[in-house]
Amino acid sequence: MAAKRASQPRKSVWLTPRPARGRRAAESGSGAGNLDREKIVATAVRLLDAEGDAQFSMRLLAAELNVTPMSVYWYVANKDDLMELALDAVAGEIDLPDLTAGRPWQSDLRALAAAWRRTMVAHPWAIRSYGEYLNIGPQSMRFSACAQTVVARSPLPEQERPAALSAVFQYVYGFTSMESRWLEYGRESGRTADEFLEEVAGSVAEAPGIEAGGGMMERHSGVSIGELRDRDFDRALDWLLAGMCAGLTA
Amino acid sequence: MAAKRASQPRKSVWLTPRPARGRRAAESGSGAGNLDREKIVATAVRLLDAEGDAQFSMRLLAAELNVTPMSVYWYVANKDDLMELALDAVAGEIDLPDLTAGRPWQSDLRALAAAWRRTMVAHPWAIRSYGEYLNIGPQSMRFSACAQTVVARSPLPEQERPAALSAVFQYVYGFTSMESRWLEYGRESGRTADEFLEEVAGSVAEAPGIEAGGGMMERHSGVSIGELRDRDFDRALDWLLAGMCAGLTA
DNA sequence: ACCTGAACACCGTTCAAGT
DNA sequence: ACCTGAACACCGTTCAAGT
Repeated sequence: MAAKRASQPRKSVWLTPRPARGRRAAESGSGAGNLDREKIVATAVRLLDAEGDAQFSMRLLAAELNVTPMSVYWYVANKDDLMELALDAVAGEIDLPDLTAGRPWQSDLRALAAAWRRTMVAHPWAIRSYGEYLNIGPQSMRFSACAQTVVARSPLPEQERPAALSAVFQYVYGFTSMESRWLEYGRESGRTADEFLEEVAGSVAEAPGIEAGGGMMERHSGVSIGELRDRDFDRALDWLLAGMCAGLTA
Repeated sequence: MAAKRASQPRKSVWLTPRPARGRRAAESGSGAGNLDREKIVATAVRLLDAEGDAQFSMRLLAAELNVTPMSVYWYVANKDDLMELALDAVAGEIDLPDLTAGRPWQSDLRALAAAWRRTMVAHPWAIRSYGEYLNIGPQSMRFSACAQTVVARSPLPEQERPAALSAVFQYVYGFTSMESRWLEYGRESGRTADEFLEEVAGSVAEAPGIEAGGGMMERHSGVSIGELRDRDFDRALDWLLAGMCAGLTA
């Protein structure tokens, strides 16, 4: 996607909200065959999950909905808008931690990071879209608001908090991008992710330096790649949080 | 790109090296009009920089080279291969620090991160491709080897080093993805990146939480957005490095 | 108000053919 | 050995027209 050149560049759905049409049919509670934006977005998410974003198209979506391709355009202005809507929909699936449970802010932040990662890995196309769009839909904002509440409870001085949030979530974004790409490679190649990793590592072993795939291909001694990944994920968060707190006492 | 579904899934150029054809013309030193893989890749990089990856196509490339679209396919198997070659070419532009200068390993690691970021921001399409492909070409490996040499000099225990490298570079990847996307938004919208950020921040300010764009839109008091970004980038690396080293004494 | 059909301006890539 | 031309199977999206 990524907005072909146009005289007027595209603006996010959230910045120029299109009327969510098709409400009449939805509200009148008529037959299941009717379209509305919600149904379109839900179907898009399902197809994106099943087919991947490379395979997904407006035409495929329309076929799945048993309508002509152009019918969809009554409800969404274009494919980019639809992708933003789909992305916000999956952002709504992220489990937010219960902030009233009285856990330490670090635990809540970790829970948030883990929940984000889980959701993105469940929808591999979503992490790519996340890098493409503005992510300011209601569900994304719900997540951001929660994250901000969490750091607001930390002892970090107020002017440090945005940087702390960026650091954590930019890391999580980077980690998750790599992770879901490796999982996709595994799926595409028909082998397991572990086997694919072995193969690449093998083809590359003669070179002086490795680290391909963000250094995920070393030290498997009994423990599975998945566990190693989880461990690395937690470890980096340990380091970041330790670094932030170390700054406080200095 | 991202490999349309095929019976045999695509393999990286680097895993199944295609013969770099067209060497005859290149070696015989004949006229400038002749094609070879090097010239094709260089032109692709130039076009990707100038037009963006959304605008770039095999047909556009062929036109720029004054040949028929299909001529290019004599030298590269497909567009994905070409993108991998282009990506490795820009990886060759990354300035590696001089490791014989006797600087502390943290400085070298920071220099490496900064050089990577600089190159990726200079070629905004490259960061997207980086997330898409395997990045195991010779120039990528040169970079990885250097990074591994740097951490090998750190006091980190050997089994921690891959995780440390991943943590740093996954963060840098995440940061740089967001950064170049914001810069693109600015360019696309015709305004400066700062103005665009203001606009989005404005449209979003009524919501309870902000942090859109990775929390880059707060606290500008005199200092430019660019400086703030640089500061946040360094800050997160401070935290990561501090966290790693803190673990050593414990 | 909602949906269709035909068309436009693109893609990447195939295949058989030219020189 | 290298390059072309025509064609295939797609895209997203326009526009005017139907109900």
